This record gives sequence, structure tokens and C-alpha cells, in this order.
Amino acid sequence: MTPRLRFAPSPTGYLHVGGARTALFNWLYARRHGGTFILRIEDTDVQRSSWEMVSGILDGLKWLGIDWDEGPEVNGPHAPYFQSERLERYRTAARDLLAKGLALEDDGAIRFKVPPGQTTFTDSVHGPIAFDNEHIENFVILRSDSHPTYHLSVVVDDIDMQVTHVIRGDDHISNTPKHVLLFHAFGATPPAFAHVPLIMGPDKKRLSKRHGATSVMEYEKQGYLPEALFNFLALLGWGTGSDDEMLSRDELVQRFTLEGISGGNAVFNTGKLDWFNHQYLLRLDDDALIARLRTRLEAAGYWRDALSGADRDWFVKVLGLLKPRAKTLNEFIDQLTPFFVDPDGYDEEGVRKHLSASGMADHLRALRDTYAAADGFTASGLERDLRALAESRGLKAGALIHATRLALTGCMVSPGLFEMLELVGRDRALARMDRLARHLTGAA
RNA sequence: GCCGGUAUCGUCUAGGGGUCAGGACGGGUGGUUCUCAGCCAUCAAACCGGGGUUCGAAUCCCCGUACCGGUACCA
Repeated sequence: MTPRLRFAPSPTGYLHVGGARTALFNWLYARRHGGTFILRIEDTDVQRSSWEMVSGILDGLKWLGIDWDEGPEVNGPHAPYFQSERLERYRTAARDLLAKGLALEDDGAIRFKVPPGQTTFTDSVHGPIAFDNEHIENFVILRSDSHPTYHLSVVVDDIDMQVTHVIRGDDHISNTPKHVLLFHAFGATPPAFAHVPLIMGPDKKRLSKRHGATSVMEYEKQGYLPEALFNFLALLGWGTGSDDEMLSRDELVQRFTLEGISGGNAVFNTGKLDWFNHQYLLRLDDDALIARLRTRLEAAGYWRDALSGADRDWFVKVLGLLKPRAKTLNEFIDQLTPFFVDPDGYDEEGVRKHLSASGMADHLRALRDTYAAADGFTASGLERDLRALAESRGLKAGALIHATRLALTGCMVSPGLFEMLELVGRDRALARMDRLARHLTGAA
């Protein structure tokens, strides 16, 4: 029997990174063993569920590259995959149990009669786990409004859909005996269970909005690459048993085991995600990088078709300058600014530190004139000219460099000044130096 | 409170009766240098505590402690 796994989100919010990781583990296991990955929408809580949320979840999964074999949009032999469309099925199941004397009516609701004894199961992550049934109350399976509770719908669906492995969050571990009891009551064999540790914030509290972004698509917005998030999430709470960390989707599939999942909760370390993202960004070839940047370039108003045509070589050089410093696609866009538009102001601290020396406007004009008269406009020549000029004027090269950087970018930090000058080009560079010189004179 | 789970550097983790307890992120220092980043070199940093078992325990057992989760006609 080939394994059948499922991810069963409740569409009461967007795809959370914790949910995404659960989906990821299920997907990894299914792909590793040639099984089936099912997506089932647990929308029995009609008030809190919406189509917008459903499509948000699908988008998040698709963006991460997690595809499903059965479920919304693709359907399958056990359709429908929305619990809201299976309500009658749950009612029948609850009445079945009632008829068999395994459940009882209570105030219009139906409760499962928990038998005496002990309920045990073997968790692939935690090992054997036992609960005394006396600690489990006769729990409701069908509400008085005839809607199923989570316990009922989950078990009925897992039976109907022939789910063989349930990989879910640790928070379900104490629900599991209830589910095991239900599987038995329905005459079914419970699936194998694997409860994965929860994702926490840096303060070891359950990850929530106050820790920062928790939605998968929020990371997309911030300029993270799906393959980076995928890799990072896969290794959160799971060890491959080796020192390798940069692992492709396929490598992750090949190495995935339930036993490698660790028992304790895992802190979501944004810094590590940044590192992964940077690594993946660095591995993108030029055209791929440009393609990934495209939408954002358009939004910023920087895009022109020549960037992938006549100006491609220039653009590739610019990107090369930014690669060591941009950790996200958004940072690329930020740092790309001086290559597309003139500075719209000057960093205040920079002005104080680097422009307050008297005569700076004059030095800047002198440099501007030198550059205007220079034969070529390449980094090495520009550097040589600047240093010579600084020396002739009794100025430290650094001082002139910093002032020129402010003129060119408006900022105190940027890639190497001379490389930037070369790529910004003579006309724009001279204009910006003029402008700062005028600005300084006007201010004085 | 009760039930369940977990415990290795700050973080993610490897390992697991005898190891210099390994890697990565982050951090420190030095170098490269016009700033930042990067890069190179280098350093610091952990087996929750207490009892056992054993020639030997971080590893096995017990007891604590801490943390997390559950304790709904939420999922």
C-alpha cells in the first residue's frame, strides 16, 4: 500500500509558516515514498472560513512549490475535499455510532462514549504514548446544530480518504487518543501518527504576529525566495543527520525521514532565513535574477525592456555590485535606486560628518571638472584621478570619497564609489556632483 | 490543578557508555578597504539539576526543575 498523507488546514487565516512546515513534512514524506499528498480544507466552521482564505492558502502552497495530488482544483477519487460539503457524511457517521451504542445524546448533541481502559499509539517522533481513558471525557462529536466537531470530521475523512500517515503539529498530541478511539469505533485501523514540534518566536512563545511575519505570502512580499523558505522550514525541527544545509527540494525529498524530526520546539530564526535567502540569491544566474526582480522593478518604475536587451550587460554589472549586500529581492530594489534615479535628499548625519568641512563645495566642483575632462570613465581611472586631486588639495582621499558618495547616492553607505560612478555614468554623476555643490553653496 | 510532551553553544542541530562534544546562523578579534556588505584568518560559546547503574554517563535508570502543548458543542 502506498502511503497517503494529507495537509488539512482550516481556512480561518492565511497560510502560516507553521502550517506550511507541516504541509512540507507531509509532502516530503509522500514524495519520498511515492505516495499521495492530499489537500483537504477543514472549513466546518463556516463563520470563520472564507474563500479568500482558501485561495490564500493555495497560493502559499503553490508559491512554495508544494503541489497536491488530490484536493481543491485537482479533485480526486475522494472528492469533495471541502469538509463543508461533507456534512451529511459526518451526521451519518455520528448516527451510526449512536445506533451501535458507542455514542450518546446529550442536549441535542452527540457525544462519544469513551470506554474504560487505556488508549495507546506509537508516535513516529515521540515513541509510544499512553493515555488513561479516565482522563478523556465523553467528547462531543456532533454539535447540537448538527455540525461535526473537529474530532469527528478528521477521523471520518481520514478513513474515507484512506490516509495512512498523519503528520501534524504537536498541539494535537492530546487529541490523538480521541481519534484513535474513533478509528476503532468505526472499525478502522488508525493511521501512523507523527507529531512535529511547534515553531516558536525568539522568546520561546508560540510564533505570532507580534514576532513579525507569520504568513508565508508575507515573506514573498518581503522578497524572500520560495526555495530559501522551503529549505529553511524543512530544517526547522528536522535534522538530516549530516552537516549539509543548502539542500534542494529533491535532496530534501531523498533524505527525509520521520525519525529525523526532533522532539523539542524550534525557534524561528529570521537571521538564518536571511542567510539562506542570500545564499539562494547568490546562486541565481543573471537572467534568473533579473526575472525574479522583474515585478519589483516594474513596481518601482525602474523597468525598461532594454534591461534584458541592450542594457543587459550594464545591468548585470550593477547587480554584481549589489549581490554581496542584498539579502532579499526588496533589498536589491532599494540598493538599485542610485542607478535609476537621482538622490532626493542627503543623509543628515552624512552631511554633518562629511560635508561640513569648509571648501567641500569647491573640492567637489574641482573633482567634477577633473572627471568632466577625463579621457575615460572607468573605476580605476576615476580612483586615480580622485586620489591625485585630493593630494594636490591637501585633502584626505577618504574625505573626498565620502562627500562624493553623498553626492552620488545621498547615502553614507553604498558599494565601492568608483565602481558606482562608472556604472551610474558620467553625465548623471557630474550632474549629481554639481547639484550637491550648489546645495552646499546655497546652504552656506 | 490534571493529562501529555521536551530538555546539547544565544538559535537550528550532529552525535551518543570512553569524542579535543562536530557543523551552520549569529557574535568577538585581526586582515583586505572609501563606507557598508562580502571575502580571508582567528576566537569565544553547550550536554537543565540531583541521585543512582558502571572501571567510565552528556549518553542508560530514577527523582526534581523548567519550558511547551492540551484540558471547549475551536481547529
